[in-house]
Amino acid sequence: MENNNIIDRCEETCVHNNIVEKVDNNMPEDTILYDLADFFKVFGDCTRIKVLYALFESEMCVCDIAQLLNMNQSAISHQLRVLKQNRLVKYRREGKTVFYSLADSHIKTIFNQGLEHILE
Amino acid sequence: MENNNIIDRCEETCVHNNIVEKVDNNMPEDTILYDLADFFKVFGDCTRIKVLYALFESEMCVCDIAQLLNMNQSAISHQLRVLKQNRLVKYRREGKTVFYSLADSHIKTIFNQGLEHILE
DNA sequence: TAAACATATGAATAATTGTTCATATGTTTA
DNA sequence: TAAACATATGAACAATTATTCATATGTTTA
Repeated sequence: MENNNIIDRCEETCVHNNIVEKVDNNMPEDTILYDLADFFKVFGDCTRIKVLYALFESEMCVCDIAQLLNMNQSAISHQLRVLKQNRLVKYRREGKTVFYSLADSHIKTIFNQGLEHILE
Repeated sequence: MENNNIIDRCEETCVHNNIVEKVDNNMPEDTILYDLADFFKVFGDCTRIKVLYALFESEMCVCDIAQLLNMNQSAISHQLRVLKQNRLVKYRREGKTVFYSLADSHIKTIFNQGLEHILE
Protein backbone atom coordinates (compact mmCIF):
# COMPACT_ATOMS: atom_id res chain seq x y z
CA MET A 1 0.00 0.00 0.00
CA GLU A 2 1.82 3.07 -1.18
CA ASN A 3 0.89 6.31 0.51
CA ASN A 4 0.15 8.95 -2.04
CA ASN A 5 -1.41 11.47 0.28
CA ILE A 6 1.54 13.77 -0.07
CA ILE A 7 0.78 14.21 -3.74
CA ASP A 8 -1.55 17.14 -4.22
CA ARG A 9 -4.82 16.35 -5.85
CA CYS A 10 -4.31 18.88 -8.62
CA GLU A 11 -1.47 16.82 -10.00
CA GLU A 12 -3.96 14.38 -11.41
CA THR A 13 -6.61 16.70 -12.65
CA CYS A 14 -5.50 20.26 -13.20
CA VAL A 15 -2.05 19.93 -14.71
CA HIS A 16 -1.74 21.04 -18.31
CA ASN A 17 0.43 18.19 -19.50
CA ASN A 18 1.23 19.60 -22.90
CA ILE A 19 2.56 22.80 -21.39
CA VAL A 20 4.51 21.05 -18.67
CA GLU A 21 6.10 18.68 -21.15
CA LYS A 22 7.05 21.43 -23.56
CA VAL A 23 8.55 23.58 -20.81
CA ASP A 24 10.35 20.59 -19.34
CA ASN A 25 12.05 19.89 -22.65
CA ASN A 26 13.37 23.42 -22.82
CA MET A 27 14.67 23.74 -19.26
CA PRO A 28 18.43 24.11 -18.90
CA GLU A 29 20.30 21.40 -17.04
CA ASP A 30 19.82 21.26 -13.31
CA THR A 31 23.50 21.82 -12.54
CA ILE A 32 23.47 25.04 -14.55
CA LEU A 33 20.43 26.30 -12.69
CA TYR A 34 22.05 25.55 -9.35
CA ASP A 35 25.24 27.31 -10.40
CA LEU A 36 23.23 30.28 -11.58
CA ALA A 37 21.38 30.55 -8.28
CA ASP A 38 24.67 30.29 -6.40
CA PHE A 39 26.11 33.01 -8.56
CA PHE A 40 23.23 35.40 -7.94
CA LYS A 41 23.39 34.61 -4.24
CA VAL A 42 26.64 36.59 -4.24
CA PHE A 43 24.74 39.74 -5.22
CA GLY A 44 22.14 39.13 -2.55
CA ASP A 45 24.14 40.73 0.23
CA CYS A 46 24.44 44.42 0.82
CA THR A 47 28.04 44.34 1.95
CA ARG A 48 29.14 42.56 -1.20
CA ILE A 49 27.10 44.92 -3.35
CA LYS A 50 28.86 47.84 -1.69
CA VAL A 51 32.27 46.30 -2.17
CA LEU A 52 31.61 45.78 -5.85
CA TYR A 53 30.28 49.32 -6.26
CA ALA A 54 33.38 50.64 -4.54
CA LEU A 55 35.59 48.68 -6.89
CA PHE A 56 33.81 50.21 -9.87
CA GLU A 57 35.55 53.43 -8.88
CA SER A 58 39.00 52.25 -7.97
CA GLU A 59 41.07 49.31 -6.86
CA MET A 60 41.27 49.28 -3.07
CA CYS A 61 43.04 47.46 -0.28
CA VAL A 62 41.17 45.56 2.41
CA CYS A 63 41.63 48.32 4.96
CA ASP A 64 40.32 50.96 2.59
CA ILE A 65 37.16 48.99 2.02
CA ALA A 66 36.72 48.30 5.71
CA GLN A 67 36.98 51.99 6.49
CA LEU A 68 34.71 52.97 3.62
CA LEU A 69 31.98 50.62 4.77
CA ASN A 70 32.67 51.18 8.44
CA MET A 71 33.11 47.47 9.06
CA ASN A 72 35.96 45.47 10.51
CA GLN A 73 38.76 43.98 8.51
CA SER A 74 37.71 40.40 9.09
CA ALA A 75 34.20 40.84 7.76
CA ILE A 76 35.51 42.46 4.59
CA SER A 77 38.13 39.80 4.12
CA HIS A 78 35.54 37.05 4.41
CA GLN A 79 33.36 38.72 1.82
CA LEU A 80 36.27 39.33 -0.52
CA ARG A 81 36.92 35.62 -0.38
CA VAL A 82 33.39 34.93 -1.56
CA LEU A 83 33.82 37.41 -4.39
CA LYS A 84 37.17 35.88 -5.27
CA GLN A 85 35.78 32.34 -5.28
CA ASN A 86 33.12 33.50 -7.69
CA ARG A 87 35.72 35.15 -9.93
CA LEU A 88 34.20 38.59 -9.47
CA VAL A 89 37.32 40.24 -8.10
CA LYS A 90 41.02 39.78 -8.62
CA TYR A 91 43.91 41.00 -6.51
CA ARG A 92 47.53 41.97 -6.60
CA ARG A 93 49.93 42.09 -3.71
CA GLU A 94 52.14 45.10 -3.06
CA GLY A 95 54.24 44.46 0.00
CA LYS A 96 51.97 43.89 2.94
CA THR A 97 49.02 45.36 1.14
CA VAL A 98 46.62 43.47 -1.12
CA PHE A 99 44.74 45.49 -3.70
CA TYR A 100 41.44 44.18 -5.01
CA SER A 101 39.80 45.10 -8.28
CA LEU A 102 36.95 43.92 -10.47
CA ALA A 103 37.50 40.80 -12.53
CA ASP A 104 34.25 40.59 -14.42
CA SER A 105 32.65 42.55 -17.19
CA HIS A 106 29.09 41.38 -16.56
CA ILE A 107 28.66 42.95 -13.16
CA LYS A 108 27.87 46.41 -14.44
CA THR A 109 25.22 45.15 -16.84
CA ILE A 110 23.63 43.05 -14.13
CA PHE A 111 23.63 45.94 -11.66
CA ASN A 112 22.18 48.33 -14.21
CA GLN A 113 19.38 45.93 -15.06
CA GLY A 114 18.67 45.51 -11.37
CA LEU A 115 18.65 49.25 -10.85
CA GLU A 116 16.31 49.81 -13.76
CA HIS A 117 13.96 47.27 -12.28
CA ILE A 118 13.82 48.62 -8.75
CA LEU A 119 13.54 52.22 -9.93
CA GLU A 120 10.69 51.47 -12.32
CA MET B 1 38.60 56.31 28.64
CA GLU B 2 37.26 55.33 25.24
CA ASN B 3 37.96 51.83 24.13
CA ASN B 4 39.33 51.84 20.63
CA ASN B 5 40.55 48.26 20.55
CA ILE B 6 37.81 47.25 18.18
CA ILE B 7 39.26 49.56 15.56
CA ASP B 8 41.80 47.72 13.48
CA ARG B 9 45.25 49.20 13.51
CA CYS B 10 45.36 49.58 9.76
CA GLU B 11 42.68 52.19 9.91
CA GLU B 12 45.18 54.67 11.20
CA THR B 13 48.14 53.82 9.07
CA CYS B 14 47.34 51.90 5.92
CA VAL B 15 44.16 53.51 4.64
CA HIS B 16 44.53 55.45 1.40
CA ASN B 17 42.40 58.39 2.36
CA ASN B 18 42.26 60.02 -1.05
CA ILE B 19 40.92 56.86 -2.62
CA VAL B 20 38.43 56.19 0.16
CA GLU B 21 37.12 59.73 -0.01
CA LYS B 22 36.75 59.71 -3.76
CA VAL B 23 34.98 56.36 -3.77
CA ASP B 24 32.76 57.44 -0.91
CA ASN B 25 31.60 60.47 -2.85
CA ASN B 26 30.55 58.31 -5.76
CA MET B 27 28.71 55.59 -3.85
CA PRO B 28 24.96 55.34 -4.53
CA GLU B 29 22.61 55.94 -1.63
CA ASP B 30 22.46 53.26 1.03
CA THR B 31 18.76 52.60 0.53
CA ILE B 32 19.33 51.89 -3.14
CA LEU B 33 22.11 49.45 -2.35
CA TYR B 34 19.91 47.64 0.14
CA ASP B 35 17.06 47.45 -2.34
CA LEU B 36 19.43 46.15 -4.97
CA ALA B 37 20.73 43.41 -2.69
CA ASP B 38 17.18 42.45 -1.77
CA PHE B 39 16.27 42.29 -5.42
CA PHE B 40 19.18 40.00 -6.30
CA LYS B 41 18.38 37.84 -3.28
CA VAL B 42 15.33 36.74 -5.26
CA PHE B 43 17.57 35.17 -7.89
CA GLY B 44 19.66 33.44 -5.28
CA ASP B 45 17.36 30.48 -4.91
CA CYS B 46 17.24 27.56 -7.29
CA THR B 47 13.50 27.04 -7.05
CA ARG B 48 12.80 30.62 -8.03
CA ILE B 49 15.35 30.45 -10.85
CA LYS B 50 13.57 27.38 -12.16
CA VAL B 51 10.16 29.01 -11.91
CA LEU B 52 11.38 32.02 -13.86
CA TYR B 53 13.01 29.83 -16.52
CA ALA B 54 9.78 27.88 -16.83
CA LEU B 55 7.84 31.09 -17.32
CA PHE B 56 10.21 32.12 -20.12
CA GLU B 57 8.58 29.33 -22.11
CA SER B 58 4.94 29.70 -21.21
CA GLU B 59 2.50 31.01 -18.66
CA MET B 60 1.69 28.26 -16.19
CA CYS B 61 -0.64 27.55 -13.31
CA VAL B 62 0.63 26.76 -9.84
CA CYS B 63 -0.02 23.04 -10.24
CA ASP B 64 1.84 22.92 -13.53
CA ILE B 65 4.89 24.46 -11.95
CA ALA B 66 4.67 22.17 -8.94
CA GLN B 67 4.58 19.15 -11.17
CA LEU B 68 7.35 20.42 -13.42
CA LEU B 69 9.68 20.98 -10.47
CA ASN B 70 8.44 17.95 -8.57
CA MET B 71 7.60 20.02 -5.53
CA ASN B 72 4.43 20.50 -3.58
CA GLN B 73 1.87 23.17 -4.26
CA SER B 74 2.53 25.07 -1.07
CA ALA B 75 6.23 25.53 -1.70
CA ILE B 76 5.59 26.86 -5.18
CA SER B 77 2.87 29.17 -3.98
CA HIS B 78 5.17 30.64 -1.33
CA GLN B 79 7.87 31.29 -3.90
CA LEU B 80 5.44 32.78 -6.37
CA ARG B 81 4.48 35.22 -3.67
CA VAL B 82 8.10 36.33 -3.36
CA LEU B 83 8.33 36.76 -7.13
CA LYS B 84 5.06 38.66 -7.12
CA GLN B 85 6.17 40.96 -4.32
CA ASN B 86 9.26 41.78 -6.32
CA ARG B 87 7.20 42.48 -9.44
CA LEU B 88 8.88 39.72 -11.40
CA VAL B 89 5.70 37.80 -12.22
CA LYS B 90 2.10 38.74 -12.84
CA TYR B 91 -0.99 36.57 -12.82
CA ARG B 92 -4.46 36.22 -14.21
CA ARG B 93 -7.29 34.20 -12.79
CA GLU B 94 -9.32 31.82 -14.93
CA GLY B 95 -11.94 30.16 -12.79
CA LYS B 96 -10.22 28.23 -10.06
CA THR B 97 -6.91 28.34 -11.83
CA VAL B 98 -4.33 31.13 -11.54
CA PHE B 99 -1.90 31.52 -14.40
CA TYR B 100 1.45 33.14 -13.76
CA SER B 101 3.68 34.82 -16.31
CA LEU B 102 6.73 37.04 -16.43
CA ALA B 103 6.27 40.68 -15.59
CA ASP B 104 9.76 41.99 -16.16
CA SER B 105 11.92 42.59 -19.18
CA HIS B 106 15.24 42.68 -17.32
CA ILE B 107 15.23 39.09 -16.14
CA LYS B 108 16.46 37.62 -19.40
CA THR B 109 19.36 40.06 -19.65
CA ILE B 110 20.33 39.38 -16.06
CA PHE B 111 20.15 35.61 -16.54
CA ASN B 112 22.16 35.76 -19.74
CA GLN B 113 24.88 37.81 -18.12
CA GLY B 114 24.96 35.35 -15.25
CA LEU B 115 25.15 32.42 -17.64
CA GLU B 116 27.96 34.00 -19.59
CA HIS B 117 29.86 34.46 -16.39
CA ILE B 118 29.53 30.96 -15.02
CA LEU B 119 30.25 29.35 -18.38
CA GLU B 120 33.37 31.39 -18.97
C1' DT C 1 -26.16 25.64 -0.64
C1' DA C 2 -22.79 22.08 -0.11
C1' DA C 3 -19.07 19.60 -2.02
C1' DA C 4 -14.92 19.68 -4.81
C1' DC C 5 -10.99 21.84 -5.97
C1' DA C 6 -7.01 25.35 -6.97
C1' DT C 7 -4.50 28.44 -4.53
C1' DA C 8 -2.85 31.11 -0.44
C1' DT C 9 -1.00 31.53 4.06
C1' DG C 10 0.48 31.03 9.17
C1' DA C 11 3.42 28.43 12.13
C1' DA C 12 7.17 25.35 12.87
C1' DT C 13 11.47 23.35 11.59
C1' DA C 14 15.89 22.68 9.42
C1' DA C 15 19.46 24.60 6.92
C1' DT C 16 22.15 28.41 5.34
C1' DT C 17 24.77 32.47 6.07
C1' DG C 18 26.95 37.13 7.73
C1' DT C 19 29.54 38.91 11.39
C1' DT C 20 32.60 38.76 15.28
C1' DC C 21 36.41 37.12 17.96
C1' DA C 22 40.67 35.00 18.28
C1' DT C 23 44.46 33.68 15.97
C1' DA C 24 47.31 32.25 11.94
C1' DT C 25 49.91 33.54 7.71
C1' DG C 26 52.96 36.16 5.10
C1' DT C 27 55.57 40.52 4.20
C1' DT C 28 58.51 44.34 5.63
C1' DT C 29 61.79 46.75 8.38
C1' DA C 30 64.57 47.80 12.33
C1' DT D 1 65.84 37.52 13.56
C1' DA D 2 62.24 39.78 16.02
C1' DA D 3 58.70 43.09 15.98
C1' DA D 4 55.09 45.39 13.42
C1' DC D 5 51.57 45.11 10.43
C1' DA D 6 48.09 43.81 6.54
C1' DT D 7 45.45 40.12 5.45
C1' DA D 8 43.30 35.45 5.91
C1' DT D 9 40.75 32.01 8.27
C1' DG D 10 38.43 28.71 11.71
C1' DA D 11 34.86 28.48 15.13
C1' DA D 12 30.78 30.25 17.29
C1' DC D 13 26.59 32.77 17.30
C1' DA D 14 22.64 35.22 15.62
C1' DA D 15 19.70 36.02 11.99
C1' DT D 16 17.52 34.77 7.75
C1' DT D 17 15.08 31.66 4.85
C1' DA D 18 13.08 27.49 2.13
C1' DT D 19 10.09 23.87 2.85
C1' DT D 20 6.45 21.28 5.04
C1' DC D 21 2.12 20.65 7.38
C1' DA D 22 -2.29 22.12 8.44
C1' DT D 23 -5.75 24.96 7.27
C1' DA D 24 -8.03 29.06 5.21
C1' DT D 25 -9.80 31.51 1.06
C1' DG D 26 -12.18 31.88 -3.11
C1' DT D 27 -14.26 29.76 -7.31
C1' DT D 28 -17.05 26.38 -9.68
C1' DT D 29 -20.55 22.96 -10.16
C1' DA D 30 -23.83 19.53 -8.78
